Amino acid sequence: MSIELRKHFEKITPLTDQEFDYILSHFTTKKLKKHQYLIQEEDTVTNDYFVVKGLLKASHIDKEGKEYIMQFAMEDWWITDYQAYFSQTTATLHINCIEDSELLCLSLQNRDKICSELHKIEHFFRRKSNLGYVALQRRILSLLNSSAKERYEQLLLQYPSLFQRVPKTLIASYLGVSRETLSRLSS
Amino acid sequence: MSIELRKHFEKITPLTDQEFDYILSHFTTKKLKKHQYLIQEEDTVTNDYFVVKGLLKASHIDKEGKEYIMQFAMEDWWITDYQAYFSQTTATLHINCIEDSELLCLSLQNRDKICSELHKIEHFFRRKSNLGYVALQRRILSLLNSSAKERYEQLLLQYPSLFQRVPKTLIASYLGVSRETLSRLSS
DNA sequence: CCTACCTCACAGATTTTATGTGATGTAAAT
DNA sequence: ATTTACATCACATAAAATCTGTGAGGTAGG
Repeated sequence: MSIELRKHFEKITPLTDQEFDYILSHFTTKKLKKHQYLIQEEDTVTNDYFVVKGLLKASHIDKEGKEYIMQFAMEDWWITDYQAYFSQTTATLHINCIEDSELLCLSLQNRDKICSELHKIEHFFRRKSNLGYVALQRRILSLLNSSAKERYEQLLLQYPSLFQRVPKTLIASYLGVSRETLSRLSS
Repeated sequence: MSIELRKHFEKITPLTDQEFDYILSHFTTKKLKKHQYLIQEEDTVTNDYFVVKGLLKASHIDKEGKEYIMQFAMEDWWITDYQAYFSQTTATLHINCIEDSELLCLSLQNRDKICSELHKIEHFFRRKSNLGYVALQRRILSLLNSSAKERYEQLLLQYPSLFQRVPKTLIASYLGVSRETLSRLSS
């Protein structure tokens, strides 16, 4: 299980065995089944999660019960309610499993610890944060100035495997369109 | 929603409108969807929950991942991890939803408060606690000296509606048999 | 007025879950 | 040693749930 985490870190920075074992010792593991919730609204959020295997979604549900997908997370992705995680407030997102999943969990305290002790881990997470920031900017821009069809085509190009693993209803919620509209766009 | 709670209390003790409104003011509400959890292992347990609508299960999962059902809770039932609730320790049970559910939540502090202020509520909860104790004794005795078939028949007699709403796999886990055995017993 | 959506409803397809059954093995009771 | 009452594994089928596509009508923005 941990080999995936090592490969993930080493995409950005090489690690000695000793460094990696030390880093890994700051993670715990969690296995969830399909439909299980990882985080529910108003939960205290204590961990960030690296997806070793499986697929999850982070969503916000409005007062009318309508679900908006903020993020999917498959293997090699990270997921949590970041607002709640970094500010140690309660969650506003729900996170649950689309498939059975195996996760590695990192508390904020442990994250700060390994970052402070290992410069290259500080570097790793800064790079990931920058990438994430840029991805969110692109998503906002896409929502602002692309048509629904264009957004669909961009996502299909960028993450074709999502379309095999995620129901189109959820992809529609991620793209900000109804599932009927997505169906019509796909023809 | 609260009319169900009032009816529930009044099965044991009549209440004036004023008394009931006062009692109700000590509850909060919670709505959960199917598969959402109410309590997870190691959670601090702050509330007891009255089920207004829906269906939940309380279970223990052993180290091998095998799930044992401690309790189901449908409308008019109460559910929590009582050990954790009364001793203010962390949960050893998982509680989640078999159906979308609406709950009324009562903290231990509020429970103690309304019991100390209203003798008839003290009476109500004492009666419920006695009933619960006796029910658990019966269950233990049933596990000790009844065959699986007898336990199944007792449950079917006592809660026939469970068999419409709960998968037999879960009922089997409650009865302490495999789902195949339960299937064979049902013939 | 046109376009690009949303919503509602319906129908059918697909997937998932539940269930029943057979075969084999095991442990406890006799 | 034998019998009984289960568990487990595997398989097949049924039932339920979910997914998807489509039509019709409505709405808001351009």
